[in-house]
Amino acid sequence: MPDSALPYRPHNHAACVAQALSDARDICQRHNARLTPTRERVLELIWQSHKPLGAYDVLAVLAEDGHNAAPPTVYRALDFLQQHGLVHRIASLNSFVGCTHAGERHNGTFLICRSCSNVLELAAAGVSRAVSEAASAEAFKPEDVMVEVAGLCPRCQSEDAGHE
Amino acid sequence: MPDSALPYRPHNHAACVAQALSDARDICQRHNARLTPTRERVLELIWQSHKPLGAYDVLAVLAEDGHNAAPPTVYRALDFLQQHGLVHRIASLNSFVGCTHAGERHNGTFLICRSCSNVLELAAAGVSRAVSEAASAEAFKPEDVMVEVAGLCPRCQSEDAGHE
DNA sequence: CGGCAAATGTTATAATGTTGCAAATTTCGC
DNA sequence: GCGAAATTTGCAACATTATAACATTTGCCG
Repeated sequence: MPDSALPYRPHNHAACVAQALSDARDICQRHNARLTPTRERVLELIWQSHKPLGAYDVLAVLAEDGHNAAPPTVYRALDFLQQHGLVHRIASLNSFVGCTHAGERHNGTFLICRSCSNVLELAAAGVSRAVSEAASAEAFKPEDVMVEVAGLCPRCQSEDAGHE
Repeated sequence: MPDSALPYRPHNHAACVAQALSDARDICQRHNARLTPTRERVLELIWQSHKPLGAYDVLAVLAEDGHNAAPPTVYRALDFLQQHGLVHRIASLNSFVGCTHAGERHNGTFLICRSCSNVLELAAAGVSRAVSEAASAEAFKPEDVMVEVAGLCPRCQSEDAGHE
């Protein structure tokens, strides 16, 4: 995989995927949830890309695997993975990314590069706090917070500048 | 329209729609943009509901009007209205709401009630600031910020409590 | 009024997501 | 182990959301 596909901070991607899968197995065990082969395979596919993957992209790879899957298979696996905080859905892209803060259910803040499509998930406590404050000022009880920021990642900003 | 369909702060809804349309006409004039009958009608429909309306909901009403419209008609009108900051798309619902801070292009924070579906748009400067800070900490250049908070509005919280 | 650009109409199709039910698999009490 | 219950998967059909491509009309401006 070319450098340009890596997220902002370079790393050994194969190891990072393996770690994610291992963490996922632990988490599912603690939740008494079954990380079945299909679910694990879907998680792996999602993790192999730092770019969001659509459900039908996953489906296509499963088909290459020889797995004769239909859309519900993928959507069910994704639902499961989301429920256990292993992947996030990016609403603005109708697609999914691996959760880099796996464990309990939580909401992240996502920085989505419109040029290279890489997505970085942040913990962003300041954002959560600001959203909570804004909501409580309206007596609104937040349950699920989605923060998706589209823009340019550092690498693509430099490339853009080079083109001008 | 029953009270339960109103947003958090009660108001004269017909007047509020009329005001929105009047503002829209002004804004389009300033932008040298044409608020054609179809566009204006779509804006009116979106505004008549504080609940997000899907493109196909709009289409259905246009059909009742006797307007024999196809999906592209509605999507084009919605694109136009979004471009001029007159409506917002709620990505998590694939639907649209009237912008309550019309004028220049901007991003709002949306409080979306999962029970009654009403949506409240906030200016939420604190949220914008926190997002900008989080992004610049990663040297990310934000261009479009989406903040959608699903949860329970004040009214539906009380109703929920009543049911327990 | 003629020509250009913007807007709309029309048909078809793509992309995304869901329902419902049957079959298989796993779990668990016994 | 063994059978009933629950979970998971397979599968077919369908529903919803969105876009592509191209023809036609409308409004604008000289």
